[in-house]
Amino acid sequence: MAEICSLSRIPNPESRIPEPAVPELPEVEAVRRQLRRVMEGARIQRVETRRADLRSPFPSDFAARLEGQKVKALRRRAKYLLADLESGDTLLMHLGMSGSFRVVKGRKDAVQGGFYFERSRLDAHDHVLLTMSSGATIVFNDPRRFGQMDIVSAGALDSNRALKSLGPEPLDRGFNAMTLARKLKGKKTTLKAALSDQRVVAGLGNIYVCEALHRARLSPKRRASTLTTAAGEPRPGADALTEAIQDVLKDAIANKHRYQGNDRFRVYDHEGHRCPRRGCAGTIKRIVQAGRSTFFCPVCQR
DNA sequence: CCGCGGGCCTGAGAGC
DNA sequence: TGCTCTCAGGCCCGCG
Repeated sequence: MAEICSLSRIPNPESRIPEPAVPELPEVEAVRRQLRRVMEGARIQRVETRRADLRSPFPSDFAARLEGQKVKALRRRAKYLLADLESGDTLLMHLGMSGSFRVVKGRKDAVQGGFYFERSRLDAHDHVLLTMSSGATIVFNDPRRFGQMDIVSAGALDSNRALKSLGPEPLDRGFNAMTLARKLKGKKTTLKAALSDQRVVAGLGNIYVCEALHRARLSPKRRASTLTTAAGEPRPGADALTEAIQDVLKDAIANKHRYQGNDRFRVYDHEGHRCPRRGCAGTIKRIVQAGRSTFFCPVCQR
């Protein structure tokens, strides 16, 4: 029957492996790499929204502007996926907290010559269906509905509310200690809050902020501006943080295809565990900053 | 302009 | 077993 493969969930044959955490940059990038195979170069044949909104309402002409369009490229910016269409429009997608895609390969209908799709396999949280010219249907599922889908007109990408204030892409060439230092300059908040701010660095969330700070041996409670001079030049620690951010993200992307179990993170959700740093005898502590959990080692993170 | 806190949302897990 | 409660965090908005 119809074949299903999940694009953001790690294959889960035993159905007791914990769900992967909230999608941040590496997870979104992994989704992009899978999804581009079915989207790039293909035409969107039919669009169905099964409710009127996710976090915000779908545009009233959502289906009309997508149907018949060929997808030129599927890009990522921060935690957003951007499907560039031939019309010049861009389909903007965000996974929110619980969003995921899966691809259901349609079965050839011998009688009518088209493809059919088994609707019995849909569940209550399958909100958007994109049937491609190949016959594959891309299903967007999002129980919490913190996700987003929108269409941005040609030329309006730079001025789009969601995109315009995003900070630098940490994995872009050109992202370095100077870039980071300039963004942290004068910030009175903590490093945790600053790195969680998409205007400072794009794509980090609660998990990878904790991981990067641990790797850089920097305390999440430290004032962000202490990594820069008054002029915005990097100070000691800025280099380590830059490298830690990039390493944490690259490692996560590289390991996405593999089952990682509970060792995926070194400090996130590891309260009470021994600090994984060699030679450190500390214990991972959990505190709350800006209403969110922070996990860190008070001994080696300063 | 900046930073903080509250709100949205549902499923998982704890506790009774 | 089943109910109720709390927690999780993406982004946004309003307040001071």
